[in-house]
Amino acid sequence: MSIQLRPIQALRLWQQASLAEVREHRPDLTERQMAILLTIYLDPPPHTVRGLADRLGVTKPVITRALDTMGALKLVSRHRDARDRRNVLVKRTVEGALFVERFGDVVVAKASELPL
Amino acid sequence: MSIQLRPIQALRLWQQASLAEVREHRPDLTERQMAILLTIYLDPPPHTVRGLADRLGVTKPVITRALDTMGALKLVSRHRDARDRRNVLVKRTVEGALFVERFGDVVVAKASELPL
DNA sequence: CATGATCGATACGGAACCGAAACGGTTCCA
DNA sequence: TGGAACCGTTTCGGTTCCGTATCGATCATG
Repeated sequence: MSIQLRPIQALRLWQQASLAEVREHRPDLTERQMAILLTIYLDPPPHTVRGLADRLGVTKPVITRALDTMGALKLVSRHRDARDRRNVLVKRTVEGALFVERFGDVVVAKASELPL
Repeated sequence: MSIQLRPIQALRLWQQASLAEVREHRPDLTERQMAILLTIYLDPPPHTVRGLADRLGVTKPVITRALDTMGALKLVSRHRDARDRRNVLVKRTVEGALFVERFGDVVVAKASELPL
């Protein structure tokens, strides 16, 4: 058994969750930024720029720029890898963890309100 | 009964669907743009700039700019209201309908793959 | 008809984004 | 030890985004 969702429910869920975020004036992240943020918080570390670029199928500058913006928002942080100083390790922050957790709760709440 | 989803599942679902979109090089819409697009396709018409601005809790220029971009992508279209020529009616397009339907299918597919 | 209200669009300066190419720093290895 | 390979960042010109304020067009009202 798995999560059963009809297309119209999936779209309604996405709309309601997105609307809630926009109406509460959360940072207007792009789909790419959201994919990066959730990957950092859901996939096991370590996370590097190259690794994230490969995971998303985009170029490295895309990741660098997204990390710039999300770093300014304190959603992620960057640290040089001491073992291989070419690498940058992307890490979670307290603010980022709170953001992600709260977002998950919003989606759950909107899912529970969906008409069958 | 309603759609039951745990926070970790909600986050995984959002990640997997977003990742799939990014990897297939779909337009990198912002959360605001996605909320506008889904509202146009899910909520009953008519849709005006003012109405969408109120629904999202943002200013009118935000809607105008989003419609500019999504119009260039052929996801929505604009038409003057013949009854009240101050209004602009935002309408669906074939391409937009296909985009939304396909996106719904992606979310459904990712939901069905979620671990319980 | 004139005036005020309402509509969506536009101007502004500033910020973030794009893809492609090049860059400096680090590590690997012949 | 000197390339070659790899890393993340920066640069470039160009586009889109922001919020605030204002615009011209249109409609409703007196």
